[in-house]
Amino acid sequence: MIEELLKKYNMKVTDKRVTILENIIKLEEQATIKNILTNCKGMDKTTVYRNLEALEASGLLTREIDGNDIIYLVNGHHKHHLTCVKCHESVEIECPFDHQEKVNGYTITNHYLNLEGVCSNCQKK
Amino acid sequence: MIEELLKKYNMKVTDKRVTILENIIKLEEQATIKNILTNCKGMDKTTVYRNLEALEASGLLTREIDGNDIIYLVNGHHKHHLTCVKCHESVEIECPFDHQEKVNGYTITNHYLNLEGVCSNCQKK
DNA sequence: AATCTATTTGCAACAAAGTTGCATCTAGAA
DNA sequence: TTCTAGATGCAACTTTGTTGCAAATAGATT
Repeated sequence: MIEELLKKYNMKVTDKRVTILENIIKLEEQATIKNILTNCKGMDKTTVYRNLEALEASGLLTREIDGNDIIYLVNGHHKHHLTCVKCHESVEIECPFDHQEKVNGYTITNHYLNLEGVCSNCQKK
Repeated sequence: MIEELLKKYNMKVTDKRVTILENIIKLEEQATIKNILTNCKGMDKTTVYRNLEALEASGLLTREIDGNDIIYLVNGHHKHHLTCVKCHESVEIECPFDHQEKVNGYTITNHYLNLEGVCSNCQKK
């Protein structure tokens, strides 16, 4: 539930914030700024921008390049892909990381990982 | 050499293109659009934008989110960073992967990995 | 090396994206 | 219920990115 999620990240629960998150979740992998703004009709764009920034700073949201766009994802809802550089066939891979980890004094909140390679079919050719 | 690189990706060799790539290489991990534009003084921004797009489409350049910014990299020339989601301070981390690895039948040729977290300073606040 | 043509470039005008300051409002603590 | 740090809207603004078009040029062709 979104209210729980906000509390977990020490964010005040406001109507706008809930709406923004609902839309990001609804949009799934299409949560570009443009789409988020369109879906948050009646809300000032300043509010949207400031909340996306705050939610990202809190660690609740993450930002990722997906093809041509930047998309927002609820933390952890991303996937890892392994893509063939020749035929562009892509498979999802398991996450090899433990989120509780500490590195260089940083408490890890998120990570981006994508692999590229040559798939077995293309190796035969 | 940059001329070779352009030819390898079937791109015409022009002064502007060479300058843009020189700057991206020089800027290393700071090749944001802003920095690229600043370093390509005297060149029209339209030219820069159009070339970045063309070079990315050709596969010569890749785009990656690094902390707060989007950076351009010559294909494969990336490093791994751990960035604070609050203050955006960034440190380089060691590569945890073995390039010779095989995953799901793919021979791995390249990978993108960046971590996010909260740095020790921001944890205190 | 002169010619040709698809591509590239600069310019100017424009449109979209994102920011700032400030007054008002409100979630959640006291 | 009151109080206050943080959230919101608004308007004006800056920055970032796009488009159409004329001029220039890389590199292929003869």
